[in-house]
Amino acid sequence: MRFTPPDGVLNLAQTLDCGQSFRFYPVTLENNIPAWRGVAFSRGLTVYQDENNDLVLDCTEQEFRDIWFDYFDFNTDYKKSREVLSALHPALKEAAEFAGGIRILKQEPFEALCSFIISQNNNIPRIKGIIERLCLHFGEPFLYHNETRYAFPTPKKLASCTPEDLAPLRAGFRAKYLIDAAKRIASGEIDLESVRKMPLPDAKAKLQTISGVGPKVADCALLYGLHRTECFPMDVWMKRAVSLLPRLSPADFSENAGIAQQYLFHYVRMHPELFK
DNA sequence: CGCCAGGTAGGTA
DNA sequence: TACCTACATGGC
Repeated sequence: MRFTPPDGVLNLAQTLDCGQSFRFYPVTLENNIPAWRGVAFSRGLTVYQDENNDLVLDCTEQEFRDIWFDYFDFNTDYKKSREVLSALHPALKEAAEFAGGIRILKQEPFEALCSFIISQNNNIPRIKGIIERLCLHFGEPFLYHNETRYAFPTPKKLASCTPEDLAPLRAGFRAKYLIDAAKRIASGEIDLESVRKMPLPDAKAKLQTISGVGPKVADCALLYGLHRTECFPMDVWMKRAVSLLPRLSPADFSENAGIAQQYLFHYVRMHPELFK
């Protein structure tokens, strides 16, 4: 089916390959059409944009309404956010013009938490590989276009694993962190939907009780998994990027902090030479 | 081959 | 509080 983004904002390459989600890969369809293919919410999806930038998806209207409309966050007006951010600072305006097609995906909370546990001291291609093997070995299989695909593992399934079980992932020291996160959630000690509703400091502190979850991973889990868009995950690259914004701090971005962060992250990542 | 990666835990001063 | 380092692995 086809869909026109109400706010006119969407660049699939920027959105699906900007370090927020890790399960989509570029593919080439018949007629040489470049597209993206991946898995979320236990469903496969292949998407591309036509000459009018409309979204073309291989799903029914029903499934689009149930899953993908919300996944791509089409209820939020990104044009408005981009305008607000652009007015704050010239450097932010430049980043927004460069990466203005980014939307913040509403991912599954447990998947986002695990993804960013895996991300620590790691690079994006290898993060994607580890997550792929995690799903292959421990995720529920399903059929997509007559091929077997794998959902992201449930907390219960991962909680029953030992670090030796996770050896095929080659996740290194992060394996024990994944198991701790899964156990704490499977046991009910941490309920991510409750965390979503907490005041930000409480939510962040709660997540940081998980071994392997520090301030950066907690912010990423909150932003990408629980859609707390006032979060601004701060890593080494972002610290450099923020130095471009004198007299402006992430707190000034308010509800648009996550979007600002994603603009800046993409801009910095694509211009490494400007940031030594 | 060496450097480094969307950091964090555990240790020390 | 403020640093210091080990950590597993492999992309480049």
